[in-house]
Amino acid sequence: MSLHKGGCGLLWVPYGDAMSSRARTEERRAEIVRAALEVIAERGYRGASMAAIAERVGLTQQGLLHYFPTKDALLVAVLKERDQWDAVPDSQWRLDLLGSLVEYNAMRPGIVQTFSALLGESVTEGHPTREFFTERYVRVRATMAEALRAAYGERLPSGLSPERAAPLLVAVMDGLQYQWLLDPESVDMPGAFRDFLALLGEADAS
Amino acid sequence: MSLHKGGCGLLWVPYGDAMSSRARTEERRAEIVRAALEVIAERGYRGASMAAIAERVGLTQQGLLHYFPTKDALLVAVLKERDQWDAVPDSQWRLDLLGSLVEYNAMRPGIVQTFSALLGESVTEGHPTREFFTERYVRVRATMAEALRAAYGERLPSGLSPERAAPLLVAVMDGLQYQWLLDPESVDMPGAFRDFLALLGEADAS
DNA sequence: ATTATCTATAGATCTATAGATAATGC
DNA sequence: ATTATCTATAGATCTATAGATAATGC
Repeated sequence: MSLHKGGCGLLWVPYGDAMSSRARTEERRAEIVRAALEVIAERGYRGASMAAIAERVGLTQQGLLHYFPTKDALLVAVLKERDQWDAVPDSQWRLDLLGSLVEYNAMRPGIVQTFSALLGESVTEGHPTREFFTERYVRVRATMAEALRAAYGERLPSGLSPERAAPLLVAVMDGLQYQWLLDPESVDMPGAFRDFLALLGEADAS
Repeated sequence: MSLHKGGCGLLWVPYGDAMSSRARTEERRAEIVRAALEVIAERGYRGASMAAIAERVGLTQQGLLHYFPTKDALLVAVLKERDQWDAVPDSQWRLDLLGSLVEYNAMRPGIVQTFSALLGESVTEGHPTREFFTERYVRVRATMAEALRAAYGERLPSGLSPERAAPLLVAVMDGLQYQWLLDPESVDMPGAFRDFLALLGEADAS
C-alpha cells in the first residue's frame, strides 16, 4: 500500500495503518487548492483554466472535476483557505503584529500575487469574488479600528479617530503590495509600511 | 452627406464641408477605445472579448479588427488614452492638486474601475499591461516625490524624506480605490485621502 | 485606390456532462 | 458501494484570417 508522496502525519486518523479514504480525499483536495492558488497567481482567476490546474496536480481536467464539480466550487475552497491563514481572532489583532505580517508577506510573493490578482478582478461586474472581498473589507476595517483603539484610545496622536485611520491602514497595505509585486527591487514594502505606522503614531503639532 | 452622430467641431479639418476620411477614421477609433474602456471596466481585460467591444460600438467583431488588428493593439490604444488624462506635466504636479484629482475620480467610477481591474491583472505573469504599470509607477513615484519636495523641502514635517513618503502616497490612492469600488457607501475616498495628506503634513512630536 | 464593413470559417480553448474502468473498504 | 480516474464529446466562446461588397475621395 503506497503512501502519498507528501507524508500525512498531520491528518492521521485511527483506521489501521493507512489513511482513511476520507482523509486521503481531503488531502487530495488540499493539493488541488494549492495548485489552484499557484495557477491563479500566474494567470488570475479568469485566466486560470481547470485544465491548467489539473495538470499542475497531475490529473486530467475531468479528474479534477471529480473533486470540485465546478470552477466556482474550487474558487470557494481557495477563498476559504485564505480566510484561515490570517485567522488571528479578530479581537486579538495588535498593531505591532501588522508590521510582522507585512514582513512575512514579503517572503511569499506567490500568495500575495494570488490575492492581489483576485482583488483586482473582484471589482469587475458579477465576479464571484466580489461579495467575498466586500464583506472581508468591512470586517478588516473594523478589526483594524479595534487594534488602533487598543493602541491609542479614541484619538490617535495625529488626531484621527480609529475609524478614520483604519481604511488608510488597509489601503497602504494593499497599495504597497501592487507596487512591490510589479517592482520588488524598487519598493521596500515592509520598510514603507513601518514608515506609515510611525506616521500614524506621531503627535499632531498643529 | 450625413454627419456622424456626435458632431465633430473639435476634429474639424479644412477639407470642404465634411470631415476628412482620416479624421473620421480617428473618431471611430476613439469611439472604439471608449467602448473598450467600458467593457474592460465590466469584465477586466482577459474577460473583455473583442466581440463584446464591437457590439458596444455597433460593429461586428471582424469590423472591429479593421481598426485594431489584434486585441493587444486595442489595449495599447487604451493605455495611451489613459496616459493622456492625467497628463499634467510631471514637473507641475502640486500636492494640493492631488486632493482634487481624488475628488474628481470619485465622480467617475467607470474609469477608476477600468484601471483598478487592469492593475490587478498586471501582476499576473506575462500580462500585456505589466510593463506599462511597472514603468508608470516608477514615474509616478518620482513625480510625487518632487511634488512633496516642492511643498516641504528635504524633510516632511513628520521627518520622512520625499522619496520615502512617495510610495505611501501612491499606495493610499490605489488602495482606497479598491475599497471604494467594492463598497462606495462605506468608504469616503476623498475624505480618507485628505486625512492622509493631513497626516503627511503634521509635525513629528517625538 | 482606399476605407469600411460584412459573411464564412479555421483552429484554439473552455467548462461541463456522460459513462466506462479499476481500485478500495466495509 | 464508494471513490478515483479516464476517454469521449457536446456546446460555447475566442482570436484571427480570407476574401467579398459597397461606398468614398483624389
